[in-house]
Amino acid sequence: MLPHQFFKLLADETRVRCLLTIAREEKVCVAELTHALNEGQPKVSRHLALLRSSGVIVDTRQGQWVFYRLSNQLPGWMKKQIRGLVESNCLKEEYQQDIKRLSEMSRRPECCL
Amino acid sequence: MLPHQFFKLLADETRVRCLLTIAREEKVCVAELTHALNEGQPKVSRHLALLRSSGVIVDTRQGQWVFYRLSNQLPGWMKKQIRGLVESNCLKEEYQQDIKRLSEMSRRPECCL
DNA sequence: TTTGTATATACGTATGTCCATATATATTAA
DNA sequence: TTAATATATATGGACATACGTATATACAAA
Repeated sequence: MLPHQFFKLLADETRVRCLLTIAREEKVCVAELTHALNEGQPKVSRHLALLRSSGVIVDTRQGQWVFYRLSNQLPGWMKKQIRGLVESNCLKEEYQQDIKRLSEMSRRPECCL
Repeated sequence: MLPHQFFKLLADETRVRCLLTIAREEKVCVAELTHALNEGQPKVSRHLALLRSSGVIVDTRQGQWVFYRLSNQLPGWMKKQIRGLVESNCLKEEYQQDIKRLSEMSRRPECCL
């Protein structure tokens, strides 16, 4: 994947927040994401589908839930960009709420894979 | 600027190539860019205008030429992303031609600022 | 079965993006 | 002044994207 194609994936706020949450949590299901981002399910699902069809994330169904995680086949430069984004403190304010909402979510589904 | 807004700027191949060239060369004028990228002048100019109006690059007119360079007011995370991109070897093949064409350009305007 | 929950997709619409061509502006040279 | 060069912008059309709502699919429990 060329850089601009990767950046196009990150050119949408919902996708950035999805990716940041997935990268931080290692493994999250759609319900957790919609709760963390406080967005509608179809919206989240649609953006996940884009990230998935580009090979950046992969999905694993486990019973009723579908868990997403980063692909472990990502090229180095892409991992680096994602890591940089997660670590950067430009997000200190911006997406703290996502983390907070997720941590406060009750009965989070557990992934036993 | 929020991450997804920055990534939107990088979601176009022409803009990525402009930014990479500018970051590498420190200072380049439009004629050099159109030559390096082998693209039409209005096209390059339009994309530069986008990068400029977002504050990522700044322009300096010097006589007949307008030189562009990275803004020196960029937040750390943004500089880090750009640096990562320039250094990454995902570009080994892809945009070598841009560098080659620029180095082979005859009578490159010089910036004495 | 039926019901409920989780997730994905389809549809129509509104908005945005990119391009090529043409033209406008700015500067220099004659 | 006029002509030439460098750069910027305007226009209109083709195409892409994102959204909300509705619906489809997949699984689990009863």
